[in-house]
Amino acid sequence: MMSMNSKQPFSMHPILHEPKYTPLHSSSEAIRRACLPTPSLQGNIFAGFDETLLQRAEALAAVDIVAQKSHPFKPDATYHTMTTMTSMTCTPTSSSAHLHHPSVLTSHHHPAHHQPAQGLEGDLLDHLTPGISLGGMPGSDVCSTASHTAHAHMSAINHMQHHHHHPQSMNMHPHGLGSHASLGTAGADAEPDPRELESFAERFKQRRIKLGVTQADVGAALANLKIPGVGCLSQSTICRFESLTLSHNNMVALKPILEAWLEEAERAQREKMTKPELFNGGDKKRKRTSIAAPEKRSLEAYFAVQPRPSSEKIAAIAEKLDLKKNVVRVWFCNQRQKQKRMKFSATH
DNA sequence: ATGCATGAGAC
DNA sequence: TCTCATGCATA
Repeated sequence: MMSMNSKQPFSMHPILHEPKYTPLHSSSEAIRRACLPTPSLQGNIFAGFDETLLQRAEALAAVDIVAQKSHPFKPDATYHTMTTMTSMTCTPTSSSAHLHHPSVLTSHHHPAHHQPAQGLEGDLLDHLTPGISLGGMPGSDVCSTASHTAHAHMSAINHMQHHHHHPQSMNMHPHGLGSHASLGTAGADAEPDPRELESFAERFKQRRIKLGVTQADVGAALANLKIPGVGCLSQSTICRFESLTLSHNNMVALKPILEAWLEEAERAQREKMTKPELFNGGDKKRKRTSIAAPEKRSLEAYFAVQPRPSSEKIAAIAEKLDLKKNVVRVWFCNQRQKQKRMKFSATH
């Protein structure tokens, strides 16, 4: 059992909630896939296959480029520096610590706009929204990427049973982590109400700020809660939670945890908390690959035509764009995730 | 606040 | 190999 893998400061033991929502995934995936491949249509497109497709997409991308004014900046360097030496902290890499729970994906349908090349322009333009809003709030805290470096990622979130079904709904088993109320209405969590989540996220942020704590601090502090199966989370995740840019399942799973932290934090503050936390400087070096705008546009063009290219197509695309195949593959994965992301506001 | 990446688990 | 939850690095 406890091999020497787990060297976490916190005693987080493997979660108990074993994923067993099986049928869900399979069915949802099956459905999704079933809807996707329009044999006739795609077969047609891919008849000419890669070349036709790629050329088409590229051509569109090119047009797009012309139509677009250049960006003020955009360092396009595709560096890659992987230092696979994540030393201590919270056993990030490979370990029994991870427990992402599968969470049933809430496949909120997504017609998958796999249109033939005709509808491309529209889709493309649609995808072209840079939408970057940097405006940070100087002064307060906001994104302070300082402090803490110790993160253990794992999550074991207990899920909820949000049963808001869609045409192809799938549900999941609430089956919590051991000591968890089961059955339909758990008092603490499990609320299919998206509005509740929304308001909670908002209040959470407000109260967090009021406490003078950064998102990063919250993430790191979660480990102190010593909730079984719950370690720390990153600033990214906290941020995404607050901005509702996580999947519904993820939001629901995280809510009780963050709620617990919030109460604890406010309680601590009330009693004049004075616990100096120790942070250890960390040494990490992962470099992020940066895909240049032109390449990105091409990828978007390809994506519009086929969101799920085969390995071969990915390879072809990678070669044409002079990117590593894996980079392209991951890009598509992330694109799909984004497209699917649950923006409650959008649907509710 | 987000883009690209990793990894576990389902398929 | 894909999805999903997360994270690091960065704009």
